[in-house]
Amino acid sequence: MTDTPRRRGADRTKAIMRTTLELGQEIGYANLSMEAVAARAGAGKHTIYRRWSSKGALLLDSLLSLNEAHLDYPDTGDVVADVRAQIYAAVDLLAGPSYGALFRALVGEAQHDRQVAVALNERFIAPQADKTVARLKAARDQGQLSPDFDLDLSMAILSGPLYFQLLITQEPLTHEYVDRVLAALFAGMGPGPRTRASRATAADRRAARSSRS
Amino acid sequence: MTDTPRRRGADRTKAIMRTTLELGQEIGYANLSMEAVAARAGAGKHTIYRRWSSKGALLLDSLLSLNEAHLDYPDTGDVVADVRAQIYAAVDLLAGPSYGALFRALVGEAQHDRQVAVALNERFIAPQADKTVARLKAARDQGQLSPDFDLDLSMAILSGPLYFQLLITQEPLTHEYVDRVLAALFAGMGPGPRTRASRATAADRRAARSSRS
DNA sequence: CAAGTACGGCACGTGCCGTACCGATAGGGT
DNA sequence: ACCCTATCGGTACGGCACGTGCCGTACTTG
Repeated sequence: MTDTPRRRGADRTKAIMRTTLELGQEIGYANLSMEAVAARAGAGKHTIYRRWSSKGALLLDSLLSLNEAHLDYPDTGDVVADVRAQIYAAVDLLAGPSYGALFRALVGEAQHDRQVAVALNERFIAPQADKTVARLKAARDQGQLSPDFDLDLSMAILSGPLYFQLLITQEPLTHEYVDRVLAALFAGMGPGPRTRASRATAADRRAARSSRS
Repeated sequence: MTDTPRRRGADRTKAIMRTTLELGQEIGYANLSMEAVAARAGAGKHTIYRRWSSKGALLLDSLLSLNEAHLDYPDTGDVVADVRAQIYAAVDLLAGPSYGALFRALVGEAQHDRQVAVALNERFIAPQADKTVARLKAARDQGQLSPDFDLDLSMAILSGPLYFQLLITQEPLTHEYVDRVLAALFAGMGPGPRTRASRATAADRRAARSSRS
């Protein structure tokens, strides 16, 4: 049967992905070679190429294997708190000191390799976007969000500034930065006056700014 | 004199950069080799390496040589119109069909090569951010922007969603998409009611959505 | 005209790619 | 308990592009 068609295979798969993350952290993705992964993992190159068609595909699988928790949204009834909590978790996992550089390298690889780009979207970005839309839709129905807000843009607007910080300026992606972005987005750029809720949000932001200086 | 210290040199520099863009468009940056650029340009490899230390540095200079217009902001008095016009120009230049793929490759290279990342920020991102902050600051002083808006975040919040679309989902970056993002950002995510101006913005967005279906 | 220099072309050694072949071995089917 | 087959680690291979060094040439400068 095909129940356990390759018990050896599953072991080797995990070992190779683990080695990829280890070695990638040590020497960086740019210096990472398939031969080095094979040597460190005690595997033949053919064993790797049988599973992954490219270095990018290997990195994608290796990084997504960390995502077992699936970064789900909580639902405490407070949409701002829930969004913030989910983004904290995502930022800590993929922009933290351990895997941040490798995740950046993965996005970089997606600019050269269309297969990686498609797989990254289908297996990570799209599911995250779906969860974001679902949580925000519930909030909008409860009056916690502007009824005019375009939910289709929510992933781009919420995550875009964070990816900008991660990929372009490449400065640290702290919780404090996430807080400032969320405050600005919920308040909006347009001139006031806003409702009580948004003025409170702006006040929070000012407090956060003064506390960091 | 050093007026024209190396007329040969300047000619070769421009020819090599032009060849880089041409060949990069034809076969893609990933398949682009220094040897191919040298052969097409009729140059020796040494001539290229004397000017640029890596393929990424060569691409950076080649792409930024297109940016002679410097993508300055207009100032018509209407901040939304001015921001929109500037973003249109930037999107048309760097996310259009001719150079979009190469610009994506440049950002991808910045994930592997720290020198490219630093140079990209210093020579392109930071100047753009400065111009954005200056234009928005004037608008805020004129009451066209929320007095609480955090100007330091303006580049990330305005450009982040666009870079997300360009680098992550890799879907077309149309003017219509820019319009929707701007409308959402100026209106804000938080619950209403907003002032007359922001309600009009939201109405514009709804009209744009219905017209594209 | 002489000195200096950037140039194109070529060759070289290195590193990694992706494939092919090898003998060894572990599991499943009977 | 046995063989059979697929996968395994290891090694060798051709190919490609890298980055450097050298050579003879042509142009600029003074």
